[in-house]
Amino acid sequence: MNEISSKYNPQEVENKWYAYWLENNVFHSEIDETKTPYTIVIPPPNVTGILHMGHMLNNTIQDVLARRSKMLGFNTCWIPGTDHASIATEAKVVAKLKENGIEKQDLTREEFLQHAWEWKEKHGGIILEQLKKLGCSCDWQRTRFTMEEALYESVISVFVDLYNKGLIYRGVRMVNWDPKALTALSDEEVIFKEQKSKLYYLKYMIEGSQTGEYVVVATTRPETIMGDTAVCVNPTDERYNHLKGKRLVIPIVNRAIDVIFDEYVDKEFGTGALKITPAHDLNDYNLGLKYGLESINIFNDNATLNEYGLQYAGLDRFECRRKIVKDLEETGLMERIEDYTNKIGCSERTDAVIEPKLSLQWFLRMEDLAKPALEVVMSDEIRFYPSKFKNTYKHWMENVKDWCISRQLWWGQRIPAYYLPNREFVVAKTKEEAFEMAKAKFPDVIHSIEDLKQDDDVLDTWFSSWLWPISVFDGIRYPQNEEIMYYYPTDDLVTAPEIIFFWVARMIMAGLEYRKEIPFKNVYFTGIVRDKLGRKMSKSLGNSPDPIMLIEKYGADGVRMGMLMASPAGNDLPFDEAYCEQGRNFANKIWNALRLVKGWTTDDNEASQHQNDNIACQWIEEKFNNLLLELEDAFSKYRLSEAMMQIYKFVWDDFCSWFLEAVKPEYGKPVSKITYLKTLSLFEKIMQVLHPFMPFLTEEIWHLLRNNAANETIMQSEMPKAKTETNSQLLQDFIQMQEIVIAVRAIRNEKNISPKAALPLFIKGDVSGTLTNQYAALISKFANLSEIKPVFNAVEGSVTKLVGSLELFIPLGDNINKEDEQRKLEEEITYLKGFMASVEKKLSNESFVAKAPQSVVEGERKKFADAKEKIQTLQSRLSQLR
RNA sequence: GGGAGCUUAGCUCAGCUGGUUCAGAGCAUCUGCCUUACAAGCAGAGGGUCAUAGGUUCGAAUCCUAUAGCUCCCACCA
Repeated sequence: MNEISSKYNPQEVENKWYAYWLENNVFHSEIDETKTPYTIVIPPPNVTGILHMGHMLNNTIQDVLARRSKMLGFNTCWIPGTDHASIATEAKVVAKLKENGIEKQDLTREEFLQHAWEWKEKHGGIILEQLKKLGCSCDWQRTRFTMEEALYESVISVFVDLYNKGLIYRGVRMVNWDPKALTALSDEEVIFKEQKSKLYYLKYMIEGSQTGEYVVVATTRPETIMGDTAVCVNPTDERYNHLKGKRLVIPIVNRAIDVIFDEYVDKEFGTGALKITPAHDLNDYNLGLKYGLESINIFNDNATLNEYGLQYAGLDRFECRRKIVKDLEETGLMERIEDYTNKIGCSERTDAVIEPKLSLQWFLRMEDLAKPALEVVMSDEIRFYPSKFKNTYKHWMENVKDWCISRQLWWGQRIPAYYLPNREFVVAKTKEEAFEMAKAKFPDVIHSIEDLKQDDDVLDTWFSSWLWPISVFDGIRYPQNEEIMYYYPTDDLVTAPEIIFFWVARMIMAGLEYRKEIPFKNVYFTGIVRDKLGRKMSKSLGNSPDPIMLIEKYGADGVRMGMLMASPAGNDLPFDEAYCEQGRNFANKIWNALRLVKGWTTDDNEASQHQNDNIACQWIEEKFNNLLLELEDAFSKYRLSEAMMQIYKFVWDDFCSWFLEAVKPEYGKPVSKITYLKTLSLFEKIMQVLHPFMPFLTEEIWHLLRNNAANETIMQSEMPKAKTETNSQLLQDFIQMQEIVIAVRAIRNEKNISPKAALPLFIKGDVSGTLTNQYAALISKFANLSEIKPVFNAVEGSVTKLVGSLELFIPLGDNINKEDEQRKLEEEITYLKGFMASVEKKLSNESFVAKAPQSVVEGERKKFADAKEKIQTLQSRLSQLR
């Protein structure tokens, strides 16, 4: 006993048990037809990423679900892995090369990819090691990576298939161009940020006007005037009637353009005249299409101006803006400048301001894929927790747009389209296949395989992630393989609401398209981890604590508990280290309960159990059974924090404060064997229900309770099951006992009586349930009483308290302040009279009595009678005092 | 601009089909305790017009309507 420290030390325990679990391969799952599978696929973090608080929350939840399901007898398989994250990773590699004086454009694709793989080998998978620190029970033998061969091939074969089905097409579209990463982005990767900018009012001279007439056009982007091909006004705008048939001259550029008339223009905004730059604005592009306007692209890919930029060619777009504004002012062509706040699209990955750009990209037609995917969610075949996200999902799915799946990057799955010298192309899984196809199609054009040139672009990362639940089991390449047949569909998906469209929706589409089956049954949306000020935790704000430091400080169990404590599904988690501290304290509390129990000695000769112990054991078993029922309920609704809190309260209050205190032997005395064994068995069961939340501590205690005799890990033990019948009388009686104890303790506190001084207690009233010997003994023990006796009359010179209909007396003789006692009684009587009056009012209301259910009316009558009785008791007490 | 959601104790949140789970929990606070498992602790206590205003009902934190404030998602307003 002495060798157990009074403080729980997580560090050594955690390392020891994680190593033990790995050695014994307890996280690994294999097909077992006698068991039901329970499958989770991890949302694959970026391969070069490091753990942040969001991961901590997300993976704690998955681990709780995984560990619990295993203990419930399922064949649990939690598949870990990482995502190649093409933009993010490529950006990092480019930056790294730059530091070493190497530019990406100086490298061949092969050379670059070699660097990228080196980077991946060096930094990849750090995050997986961090998950181990958190205690995650992933099946590490099954670790996958979205760029590994099998998954790469799966992606390519899906691309080819969708192309052949006519769902993938190539087209010129206005795309979101990231001029820093030099790639197109999907709409979802663009974040609109509010920005203070300026609205510039430029003068466009009317061509041929003798009087120097001009039209003022408002724009936020004066640097794009070189790309102007029209000015548009609303046809109903009378101010501009005179422009019909006229042409305008672009300032500085001195090129004449048409005036067009379209309802699209808002008369109220600016001057009601809009400059049209089809190559650099989506709306302008659409108007350009409508009116057959020319598109002049004035930017290079990196957003510097090209030869159309005239004297500004070569300048960056923002520098050009400054310069052009200055030039306009100097030439008097700037009418005025106003402050203006608007929203500007920025790249999620590089934060660069997005440039709308016309380009040739690959698209996936979404409409037909979206329909069935919407249905399975609306019909609850796939359930969302919380369900409010069904709305969000529905809205998006009904307005889904085609998905731009090409990215102008090298790190990723390269698009399997092969171009012929005649600008035609074929799509095939391999170059050899492509060659055969091309030869068949264009025998005259193609002679050698070298005549084919593969598309330079790679696929959007999400185009591989959307296959994740299938491809981790190789179900794309081998649709009938045993693994996919056994483990798919997966059970629970735990993810962030931010990627409901990026990922969740698309996985559902892919699942239905390629397995004709949903990819998962439940989706648990975690909240966003925020700091105390309510800001989202992010690297750029630097407001996120380092998770590994937290684990070192509070223990993985403490941090896990801290994360869960304040995060119901879908609610944001306002993180505070205090939660981790609470978690650590809880671990310590349990640790000390263990120290207590391990310190007990038993008397083997003593056959019988004390009355005290007997009742306490029965009671705690009832309470524990209640706990099991509550946990079942909470888990069925995915209310993990509620489940956690229920265990917390059970352990701290019921188990430690009442049960252990009830059976704790006097110092130096043994405990009866029966009680001892029951306590150990209960302790084990508590560790089992707690294990999914606090895996390390519970494993440690599980073994200490058994003196390390068992080889079995707690993770492979069977979760205790609830019985359905409960002994509610016992629970009620115990509560009354507790109330009496609390009342006596309160009196001690009020009167400043040391807990060491034993007191006599007299009880008036019906004590049949409570004052049988067993409860009397318990009350005496808890409240430190010298005697406990029922009486029929009030006891003079006592402090009194009402517990239900029982009246307690503790004689204190001279210690009593009569006035105090009187005042307290009077206050209580006043309160009760008020209460009685309100009940009476209700009862005298005829329609209440007539319309309310009988049981409610009865309840009110009982309240009335009880209050009346109490008042009588108190009043007689009061008159005695006087 | 469109949509969804939220507002209950100092903080974070429960409160399901309106009524004995109805005003709750944890943390924080206050008071007293170094009581032989635990001061990372023990015992006790205080604290809320359930955002506001109407309505429905015998009865509203709960249902309806409006108002205010907050949050998130979607959308191309120069």
